[in-house]
Amino acid sequence: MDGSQFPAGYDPRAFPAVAVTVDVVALTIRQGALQVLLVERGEQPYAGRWALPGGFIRPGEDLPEAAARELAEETGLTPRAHIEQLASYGAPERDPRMRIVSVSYLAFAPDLPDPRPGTDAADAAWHRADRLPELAFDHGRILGHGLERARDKLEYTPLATTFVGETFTISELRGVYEAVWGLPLHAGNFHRKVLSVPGFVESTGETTESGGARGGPRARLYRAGDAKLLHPALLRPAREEEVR
Amino acid sequence: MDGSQFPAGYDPRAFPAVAVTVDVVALTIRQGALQVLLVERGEQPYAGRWALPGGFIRPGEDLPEAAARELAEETGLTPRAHIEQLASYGAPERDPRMRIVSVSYLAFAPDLPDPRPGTDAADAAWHRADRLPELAFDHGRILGHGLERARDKLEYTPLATTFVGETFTISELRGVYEAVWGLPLHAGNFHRKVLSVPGFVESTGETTESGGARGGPRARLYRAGDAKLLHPALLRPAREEEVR
DNA sequence: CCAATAGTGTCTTTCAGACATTATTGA
DNA sequence: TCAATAATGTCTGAAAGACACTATTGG
Repeated sequence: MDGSQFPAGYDPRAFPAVAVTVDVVALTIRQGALQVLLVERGEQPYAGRWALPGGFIRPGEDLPEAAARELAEETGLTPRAHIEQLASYGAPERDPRMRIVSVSYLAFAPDLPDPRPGTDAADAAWHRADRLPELAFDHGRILGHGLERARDKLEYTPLATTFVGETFTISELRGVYEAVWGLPLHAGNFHRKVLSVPGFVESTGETTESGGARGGPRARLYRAGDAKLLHPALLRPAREEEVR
Repeated sequence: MDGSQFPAGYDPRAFPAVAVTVDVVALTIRQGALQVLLVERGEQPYAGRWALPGGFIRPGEDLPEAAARELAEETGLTPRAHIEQLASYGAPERDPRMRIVSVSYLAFAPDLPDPRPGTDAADAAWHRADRLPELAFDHGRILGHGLERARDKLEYTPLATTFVGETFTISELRGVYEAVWGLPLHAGNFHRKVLSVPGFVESTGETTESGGARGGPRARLYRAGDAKLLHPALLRPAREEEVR
């Protein structure tokens, strides 16, 4: 009820301060692999360990705004980056210094430039999602949730198109699915499937300048369509282990 | 990065206090309809308006713990209530008194008793989800997200079984889907479909004591199976409006 | 020419949805 | 006897997945 009435002894203004941070799981595709933006901590605790980019919310700043700002501070730009809320974490001991509640965000963007470390970090770099170092705080868990969410959203939203350029080939789009899911997909079936989903992609009428690096015909170019949901969805093969 | 280093002027301990609350969207099914637990505010702002149950997190208390406590304080019990995090809301002006970030939770439970208002609320009651009053703060939006999430989760998880008793008939289960989705479903197809999903329900071998109120054979009784995900999912009819 | 890739066609299986049918109960 | 409901059967169409095939390019 948002502090309608403060039960005796629970006026928040009398509490030890709670701080709120946003932490961003920023994903991109580089060299055909899914990569995550991490910053190296310069101070204690966890000095020298990698962590998610993030920081405290500022007065007057909404949560998504704070997430976009933190991302911009680390990467230099927030071009057509899609950003959405992930989850919040507030275990009392998750930060040894004080009570901190973190609201995490998920960001996707096409092939981003190398990050320039913000003023507060020792270093910043992209890391392959399949070869991650151990992270500070509970950031490993947060990152895990972010990857899971991204994999799910590829199934029923056109999210994959935010990982590619303005125009793209069906093969490039397939490369996104393969990188995020970590699975090889059947080229022919994928192709037919994508074109059959209304509003997923629309043809530009153009083709690539030349064929593939190792031969093959020129591919047609597409741009993202106007669909907000994929119908029918592109389901990845059922993972029996996750069902029970 | 969780306050690794505090950029000049941004030490959170120097900030005007931020308070963190949890707000709970508690759902149950009563009289065949989906209902939401609301409390009537006793104080300003929004005195007399209905709001979601919730309150400030306490020192040493994790977020889900706080949500369970708030729910228990309003309903008297948290029996087999399923509880999961929904989203967080932190717009600077969402509470006129101070900066409050709210972490919302979604709770489902079978036919719960009438709530007894907590010490801090004027009243507490179940409200039909299809006839809601205007709510305090941004709680209308939070509640909307909660309902949306519940409708989605019925599709691919066995969540519906948390709305019924230990054992139940297929018709009762269908009643849950119809109440949450607000749609009539085809009895025969639903029946066959539910039994075809591995691990969704398992037979008890028993039947109801008597037939339906208006006649009909005795129905077989089932209990929840061990599936965590429904495969294949029970998709509700595609809503074209939501696709674009 | 050969290997690689783009794009299409075909077949099988699975599943959703419409509908019919049988059996069992209460009123 | 009649109406309502449980449970099952049948049919059609959509879609996924396996696989084959053609066409076009680079080397």
